Amino acid sequence: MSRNVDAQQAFVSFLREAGLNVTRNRLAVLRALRELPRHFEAAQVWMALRSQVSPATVYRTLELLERAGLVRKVEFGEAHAHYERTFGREDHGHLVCRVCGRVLEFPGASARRTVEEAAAKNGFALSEVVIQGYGVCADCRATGAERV
Amino acid sequence: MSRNVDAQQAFVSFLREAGLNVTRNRLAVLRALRELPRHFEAAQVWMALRSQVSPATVYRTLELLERAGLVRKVEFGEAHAHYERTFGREDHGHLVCRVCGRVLEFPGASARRTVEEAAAKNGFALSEVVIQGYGVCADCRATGAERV
DNA sequence: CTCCATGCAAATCTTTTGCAATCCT
DNA sequence: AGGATTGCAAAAGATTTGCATGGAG
Repeated sequence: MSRNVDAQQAFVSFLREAGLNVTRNRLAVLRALRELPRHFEAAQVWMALRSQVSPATVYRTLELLERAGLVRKVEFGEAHAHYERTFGREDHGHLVCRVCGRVLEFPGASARRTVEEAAAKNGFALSEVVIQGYGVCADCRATGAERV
Repeated sequence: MSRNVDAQQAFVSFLREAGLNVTRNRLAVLRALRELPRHFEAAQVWMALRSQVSPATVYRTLELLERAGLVRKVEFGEAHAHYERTFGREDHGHLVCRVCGRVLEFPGASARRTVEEAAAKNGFALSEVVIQGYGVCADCRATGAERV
């Protein structure tokens, strides 16, 4: 709860410093994230806010949240993008099941360190790390489901 | 060179075992990959094969090559997908510059190990690992270029 | 000869954009 | 007031698909 308040404050600060307006719609998008799963798609946001906020605004706001460092876009090998909020979350990687699409998370601290070292060695200013594994989850293996 | 022969043999075996035809076009796509950069987009393939192979066939063949384990689709944060060949390549991660789009590679063995351990712990059958860092490369920092 | 593969063009689907109306500050 | 924001509908792109024709085994 307090984490959400912090997130809102962070967003407001970001907007003010960028000379942008703090609007009802923008805050509504941020608030909607509380009721969505950890990983969500843009469509889920405007379905949750149906008739309050248009799709265009959802996309525009998600981009702002990304720039504010509160949300990050992640690819799960599907045609459309997924997002996850970054506030109140530990550093982690994803295991994406190719059968059911489920996404498991695992602590990402040590893998992240490898990427950081590589970045340092190359003079690369690192701002985001993506660690992802694709395969078949335990449930799907048990069920014997195949492919995707 | 011998690596490319191996790749072709592997592709032929894959096609035969799947009951698919070994066609001129399919082999042409695989051969074209030799002359493309390590990371390429679908459009580069059919530009290289312009008037020999249609875009639709390029996409269909890239998917086969993916299933054959010879090519892998990678996301660099752009609207369209990128691909890289996996044969004759060491395990590696990517550092993607958000300014110029350049992609640096770094050895990925140890980061991969972390993902493998997480997968083992979860009974997850891992088939592919993606390790990616986003930020600004040394050149772009020196030039002082900003954003993207 | 029987499927499989291919090209072409149309269809899909997600995301972006132009523009006029409306909202912040 | 004056720039920023929004919705709507259209545009833009990348990728996929239906279908009739040509190719592989």
